[in-house]
Amino acid sequence: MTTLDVRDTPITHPTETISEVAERTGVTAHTLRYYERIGLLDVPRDSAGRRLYTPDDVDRVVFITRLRQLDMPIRDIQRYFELVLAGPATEPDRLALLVKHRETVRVRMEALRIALDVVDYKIAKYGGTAAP
Amino acid sequence: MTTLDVRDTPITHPTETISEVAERTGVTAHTLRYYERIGLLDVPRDSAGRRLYTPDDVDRVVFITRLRQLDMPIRDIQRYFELVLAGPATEPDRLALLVKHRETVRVRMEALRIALDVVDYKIAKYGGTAAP
DNA sequence: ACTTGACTTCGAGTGTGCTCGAAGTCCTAC
DNA sequence: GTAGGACTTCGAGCACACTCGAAGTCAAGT
Repeated sequence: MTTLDVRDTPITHPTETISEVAERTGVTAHTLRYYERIGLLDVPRDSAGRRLYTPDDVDRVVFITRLRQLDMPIRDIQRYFELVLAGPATEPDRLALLVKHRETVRVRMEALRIALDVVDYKIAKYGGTAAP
Repeated sequence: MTTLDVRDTPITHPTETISEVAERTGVTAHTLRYYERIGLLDVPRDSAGRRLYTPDDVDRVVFITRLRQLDMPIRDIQRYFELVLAGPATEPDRLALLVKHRETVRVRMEALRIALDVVDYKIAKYGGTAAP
């Protein structure tokens, strides 16, 4: 890298501290460390041992939060990133994992819709005590 | 009640044992006892101390399962049946509780839909590792 | 009479996903 | 040089909703 290469000095800071990531993603610093502990992340450190999240790390955090919003079990998310670590050959497996969970979510949403209809009905004809 | 009142001898058995209720509702006997312990049910007993669920009790179990399917916290369900116990004057409160949770569920479903869209997108253009 | 099996109470244990606190380190500003 | 604050690791603790097991009771069938 020479001083002529402007990309060597990007305008935005290339990495973020744990508190910055916590703020931006809504995931607490405690939880970010927890995720790392259980193998969902592998964040590089500065010379003092502090975490410096790269954009990819942050992207991964965001992706994890999506999967958690979909109630994907931590175990499955671990499995997913084990596959990522194992290389591109595992892409079909990863895809299958996502597709399988998507189906789980679809089923779940349908169950919610049905139970919601029942409660809607209860609300509509309110006056009851326990009847469905 | 006289012997002339046919409703004194209904054709179907008027009550069910815990195992029958478990089978019919899909809630385990262990969980049914748990629900009773925490005040969601108050099931009468036979002379030997065994639970005999009335149709109303069974209806209530079914209603509880609906609320649980909607992820209503046990605490709120307890509150609901405390209100039932407190008499008809609490109906507006009960209704409010149900309506509030319905809104919670709606919000939840919307969040699911959004997160699902994100994962759908990820699935569609699969090849990624962590990007959202 | 005795076995069988479903029931009873009670307290303790489990799994999931965080959440927290203690004790220590390290840079920055004064 | 020292105070402040953000960071570090580690292990323990928590909330929730069950889930289970031990020890005992009871009624019906053979």
